[in-house]
Amino acid sequence: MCYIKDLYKYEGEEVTIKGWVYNRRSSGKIVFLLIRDGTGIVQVVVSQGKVSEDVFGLCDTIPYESSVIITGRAYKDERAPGGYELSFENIVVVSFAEDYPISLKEHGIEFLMERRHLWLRSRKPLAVMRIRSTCIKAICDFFDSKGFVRLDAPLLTPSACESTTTLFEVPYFDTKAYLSQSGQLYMEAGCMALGRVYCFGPSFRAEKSKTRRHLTEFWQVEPEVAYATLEDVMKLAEGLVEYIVASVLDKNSLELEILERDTKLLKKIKNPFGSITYTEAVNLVDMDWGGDFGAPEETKLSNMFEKPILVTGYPHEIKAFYMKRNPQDDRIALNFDMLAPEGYGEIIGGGQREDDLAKLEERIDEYNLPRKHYEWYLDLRRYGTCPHAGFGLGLERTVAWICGVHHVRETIPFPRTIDRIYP
RNA sequence: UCCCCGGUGGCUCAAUGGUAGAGCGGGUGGCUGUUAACCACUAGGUUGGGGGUUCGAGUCCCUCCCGGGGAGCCA
Repeated sequence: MCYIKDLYKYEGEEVTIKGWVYNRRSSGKIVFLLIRDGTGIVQVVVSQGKVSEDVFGLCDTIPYESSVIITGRAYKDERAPGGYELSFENIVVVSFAEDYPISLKEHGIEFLMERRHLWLRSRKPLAVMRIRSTCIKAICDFFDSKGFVRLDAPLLTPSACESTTTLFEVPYFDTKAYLSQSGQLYMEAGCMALGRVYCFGPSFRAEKSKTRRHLTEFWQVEPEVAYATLEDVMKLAEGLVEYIVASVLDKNSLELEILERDTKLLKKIKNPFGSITYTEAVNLVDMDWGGDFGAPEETKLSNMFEKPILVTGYPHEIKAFYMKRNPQDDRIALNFDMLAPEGYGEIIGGGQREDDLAKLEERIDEYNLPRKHYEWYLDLRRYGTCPHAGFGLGLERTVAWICGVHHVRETIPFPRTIDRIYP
């Protein structure tokens, strides 16, 4: 048993691969079987005369995606896609597939999404999923190397973290619970216990968004650091993104090639990224001070820079209640967003948290939030409060940018959107 | 929720208001090195549902359903 990605180690030897029929071509007395096994695709050459008529006929007609165990001799050949191929010795058909609906030709997105469970087997989704996996590992390695403790937040929560209108409600015995839209408040508790913590998992938002940047279930990583300022976590965010991109460039060159990603642009992603204030950004895109950037403005901003750009100091009205305000200018928050280049837009949002009990109580009232649900959170200001800051990075948006795919739905195995919860 | 676009064989798409077609996929046959192989033949359709205009509707009108793109909101 050998994986296709390791074939080069077995040149001249007889090997057995277990996989599926990806494609097949024949030309009279020779059949080419393309077999995939999850690690790669290899071409198997079956010559008439070397095998029985029955076996030759079987190879010539076996349906796509049938599961097969093939034995053959590995050798190098310039003509083979991938550089190595197998000269056929034996085949065991584990299962004959029915007519496979997904061809190598074009399909519409609806057709593919309806068959996401099968579409995952295709070249492009495979490449994206491998890169997603690399990103996840890079994120964990990065925080681990910095001495962070992974402290996962609950997914069932008693109340809103941010706005109450975007929560999925679920029955919880005799009461109601909500699916978490962010682990941040819990990370604030965590950093007061462990100093530097992060959580990594799914978040849920019942936003009725229909855009290429939105999913109702998405993954985010949320670090939170005690005694950190806005500047500290901005540096942390830059380091994280630089590390993720470098990891993908290092481990996934083949996948980036399959995706036809221009790696020259990714190779430029080095610290420092650079930052501008909200006010400067507003002037750059020619809009009025006070509002949040719409998608067109965000895309415009994101296209102005080769590297991700950090935008700081938004008006506090358009940010969450827990954001600390700038002591020099009460109108603006001590926050930042990181916008990815090439039009991909916001991948990170974060900032310094309000650490003063009285001010936080005031904000909770201002935002009309139910005080009793936040008593535990206010405790963090009663018992040893200190400056602290953190951020959240959206995994799917980051993967979409790195892969150069247009829509975030292609960067998660089974996307959940406003009008799709199947398969 | 709002705006725009679309729904035709299994798939991707054609078709001035006038005989519903092509490529791919399926089937059959051919071809000893194919690269989304190619060539020939062949099967396959209540044009999303309902209503209307018309001698005649895939095409025009109304309505509903479904999908796509975008907005708002956000990671």
